[in-house]
Amino acid sequence: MSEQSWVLHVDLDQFIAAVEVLRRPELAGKPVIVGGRGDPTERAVVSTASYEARVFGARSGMPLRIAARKVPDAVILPVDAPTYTAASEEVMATLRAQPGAVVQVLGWDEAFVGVRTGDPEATAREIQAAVLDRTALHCSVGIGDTLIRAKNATDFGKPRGVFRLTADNWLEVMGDKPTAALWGVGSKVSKRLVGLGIHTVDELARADVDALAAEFGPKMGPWYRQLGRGDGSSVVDDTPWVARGHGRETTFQQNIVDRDDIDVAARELLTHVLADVAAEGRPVVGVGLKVRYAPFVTKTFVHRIAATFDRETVIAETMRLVDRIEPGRPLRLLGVRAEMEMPDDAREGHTPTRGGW
DNA sequence: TCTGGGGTCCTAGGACCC
DNA sequence: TCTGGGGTCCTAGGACCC
Repeated sequence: MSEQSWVLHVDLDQFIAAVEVLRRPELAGKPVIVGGRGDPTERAVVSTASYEARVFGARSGMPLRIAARKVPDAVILPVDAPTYTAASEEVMATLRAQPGAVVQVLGWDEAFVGVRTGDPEATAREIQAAVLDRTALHCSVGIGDTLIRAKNATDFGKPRGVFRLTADNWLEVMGDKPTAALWGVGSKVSKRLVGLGIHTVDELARADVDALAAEFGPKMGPWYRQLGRGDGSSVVDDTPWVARGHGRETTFQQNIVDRDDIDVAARELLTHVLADVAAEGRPVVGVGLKVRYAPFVTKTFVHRIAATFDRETVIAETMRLVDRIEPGRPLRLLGVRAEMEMPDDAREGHTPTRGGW
């Protein structure tokens, strides 16, 4: 077999639950749900449910309260981000140690790995073995000739497997799936596609690009058709990620109304945001505020400011946005955000795919 | 059932300038 | 008096991902 470039998408199996089981082996084989502060009476959602918990219908993103009701004898644990970050770094270091591998991290539990090989399945198995050996965690690997195909391939490999998707078998495997199976097509867009008579990946791949552009705009319209075809970049980019900004938000366990309570919450969130921003060493060029009025109405305010390192300026500009919150209207959520100046050489463009990479 | 918290990017519309 | 066309910047809102 001749060597060629391949994209591998490495995705840890039930990552958060698996990490929890590693430090508490007695949980192995039990239905484990990780979410919020581990208290199912609180407003929180499920971060990860173990396969044993998924049998009962628990899913990530589901309200913790509902998941707890569905899963008898569930072990419910609080989210412990530092532990998952440490485990993730072990995994990513393992990937980077593979000969010739270019690694693009997508999140705690997944990454693209670019390799040149004549046998991508063998490389995938080597990666799985290396990750298991070093971290005791299992992963699935999607193989593709583009980023999109590799990413979609992983679903067919789970758990602990390997699956290859290329231009040759893309439509055969994906063609009959609903468009929401695609990475970057969610429930809203898939419904709008149905409005255009497009239900499946195959129909999207053959759709009229002008009709898509008219519905979704000049970038997103053509982009969705490209997704339907699985086409696109095959370049794995290991340029370090540069955050555009940092934010903190909190959902109150009980809605708040009092202006003093709002001020206190905003300033508390700001201290964390300012700490994150200070660690970056870049000036703040914008501030933002997000509020959710009860029951579930979200508003955002943003404001560009002249580049500054001054904490008091950022606080004052943010508090000006707080003044725009409607007095007397119960607040369910408050969030604060700071945008930073971007270096000229920051990674940009990628693809219109949303979400941190 | 009732919806967290961290992000990114696109689109539309208004303001403003020439 | 009623009015163009192009460009840029800013803000709000929406959608999606992990």
